[in-house]
Amino acid sequence: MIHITFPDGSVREYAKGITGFQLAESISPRLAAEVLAIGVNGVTLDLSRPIEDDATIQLHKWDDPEGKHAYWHSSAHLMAEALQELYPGMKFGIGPAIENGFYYDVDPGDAVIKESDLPAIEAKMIELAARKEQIVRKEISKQEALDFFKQKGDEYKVELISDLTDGTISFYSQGDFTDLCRGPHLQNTGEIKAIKLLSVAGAYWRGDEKRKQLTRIYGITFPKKKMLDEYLAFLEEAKKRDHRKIGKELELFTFSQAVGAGLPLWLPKGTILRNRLEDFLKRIQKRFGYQQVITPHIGQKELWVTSGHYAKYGKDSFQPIHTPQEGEEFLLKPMNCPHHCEIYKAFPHSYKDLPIRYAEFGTVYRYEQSGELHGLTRVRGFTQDDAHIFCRPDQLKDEFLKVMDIIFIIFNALDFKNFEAQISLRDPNDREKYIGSDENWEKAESAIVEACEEKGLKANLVLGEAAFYGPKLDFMVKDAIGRRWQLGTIQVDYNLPERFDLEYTGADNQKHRPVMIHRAPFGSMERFVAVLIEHTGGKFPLWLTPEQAVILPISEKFNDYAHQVAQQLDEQDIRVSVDDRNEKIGRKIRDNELKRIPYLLIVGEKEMEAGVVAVRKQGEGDQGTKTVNAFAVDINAEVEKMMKIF
RNA sequence: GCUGUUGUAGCUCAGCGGUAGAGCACUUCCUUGGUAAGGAAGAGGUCAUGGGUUCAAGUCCCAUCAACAGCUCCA
Repeated sequence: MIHITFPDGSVREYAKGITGFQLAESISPRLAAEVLAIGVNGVTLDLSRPIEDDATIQLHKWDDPEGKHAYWHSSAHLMAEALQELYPGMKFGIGPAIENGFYYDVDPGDAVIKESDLPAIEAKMIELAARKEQIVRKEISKQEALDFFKQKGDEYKVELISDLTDGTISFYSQGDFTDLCRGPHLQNTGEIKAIKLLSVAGAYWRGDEKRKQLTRIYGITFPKKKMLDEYLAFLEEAKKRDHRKIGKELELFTFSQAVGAGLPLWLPKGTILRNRLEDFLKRIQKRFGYQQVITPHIGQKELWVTSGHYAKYGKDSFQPIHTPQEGEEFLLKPMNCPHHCEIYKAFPHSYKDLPIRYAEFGTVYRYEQSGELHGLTRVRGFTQDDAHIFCRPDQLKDEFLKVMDIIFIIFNALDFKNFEAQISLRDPNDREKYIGSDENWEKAESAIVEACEEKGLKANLVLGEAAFYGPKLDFMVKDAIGRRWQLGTIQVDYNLPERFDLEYTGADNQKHRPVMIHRAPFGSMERFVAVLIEHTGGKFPLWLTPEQAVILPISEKFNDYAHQVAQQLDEQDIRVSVDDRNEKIGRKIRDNELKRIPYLLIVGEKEMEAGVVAVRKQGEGDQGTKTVNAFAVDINAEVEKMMKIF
């Protein structure tokens, strides 16, 4: 007999070799019907795996990530089985479960899989699932595994197996399909009920640009048709919050083919929004001891040769600008750091002057490859809310913590609760990619790790994601459909101060090297506004929104009064306009609600006589009347309340 | 840059070999209406660009540009 401990702490005795499924059955048939995988001592396994020793277990259903994972992983195998039948000789790469669904990377040889082929693959999957095939696990030696896939002619699997250690290899089979796989899987493909293949795309084998591009098919499945319908409806809803759509609807920004791809044009309303954000950050930065500076959009090529950026990115950047005078070369600035370093160098500095914090909303230009452009989130010309902090080594951690505070203030103010923090370090296996000494890198990396610990910030450590001159702490926020975008970033840099020969005079009257922090709490104005749009669905907070109120006269007779009210509000810094179109009030309300204007002020005969406005709050309906002055005071108080949170 | 998809009126889209369409927006007129779409008339398009096939090309083919979903990249 063995002892099984359940999540509630209770312990039961079972026969040695009992399976997860039998365990579930022993509790209730309903549980057995719903359970998808089992966690045994923290390792997720198939329900059909026998348990031989005492263990702590957890039964995973659909609502657990482990349950979904097994379900979607088996769905990937089901899709592969369908593909094998439809495209004989197809070779398979990898086919994992992902956050929402699964994919499989396949090499269809000379055949081409197009989006229009997906329904046929779906139909085949449904046909196969109806056969309710058992999914069988088999542990296998490395040699047997190699022989199987060599014989099948699947070089991708052969390559994968070659990298595995003997004794840890398992196959999963259902019907005529066998795959190299660690599992865990469902017991039976019949559990897969609702299937939707979503898209087809190219994906490089093992993520390597130099290797063959396979065909990646994305799909998602659910135990119930209704759940699939709900998911597809969710995707439709998310599309409505797409910043590119809302940006157009609310007249925030646009692009022009004539101007060029990836070069956003900010419209008047978008400019108000952006200026409000800039003012907000400037106000915070002032409190934190930053000084605003302004630098030109170009600089001599030498500047980036010194920084190391030219060697690293020169070939893939906008190429140098040549002047009529031969031999002069300028670059559009792809970052602001060299300019700020030159500002630092304009004066000698004492240790007493540090830290020095130069901030600039600096517009930079980077040649992103065409396929990488994406709305406002990935563009070729953008404005960083940049700053460079020059400090003494002993000030580094404190300065780093203060920057984190600024980022938290901003995320708080805009209600970005679900951000993720990522510490990006060097790739220890590829030191060639980076400049600077090991000693400096180690100091910089540990400064970031320590700062996060001090703040109690849980951050993912990712190797190989550092900038070439230093490690960084990035803050990622998801868009409407769950794509992660890097917003705030803080980078520690010992290298540029050396390359630019930056100095300060210490208390010992000797020259010392300052440390530099690069930081951008928004990341860029473009990307930040994009993510903000998707988070708010275009319903911006009152202090930010381009139009705070609109006045709606009941009929043209009250247009004069409406404009009078508008002027009065304008004098009190309310951003207001008048909808004096020849339309009925119902129409004006509808149109302005759709423009997500927070307050609609309706004025007719009653209001004009009493010198008031009828206030209607967006989404909440009629709020009764107020005097014009009272309305202005209330709005400004609401805005001020927000601005005081820091 | 790579794979797949898509470019028709300001916007959303229909038309898929035979003289360019709808709804919304826009203009003018009627209406002056009290909390989410009042009515009528009108104007607006080298069908992304450049080639080709055809008696005839938004419609078929090729190239280029741009956008979309991924991949790769992201100082």
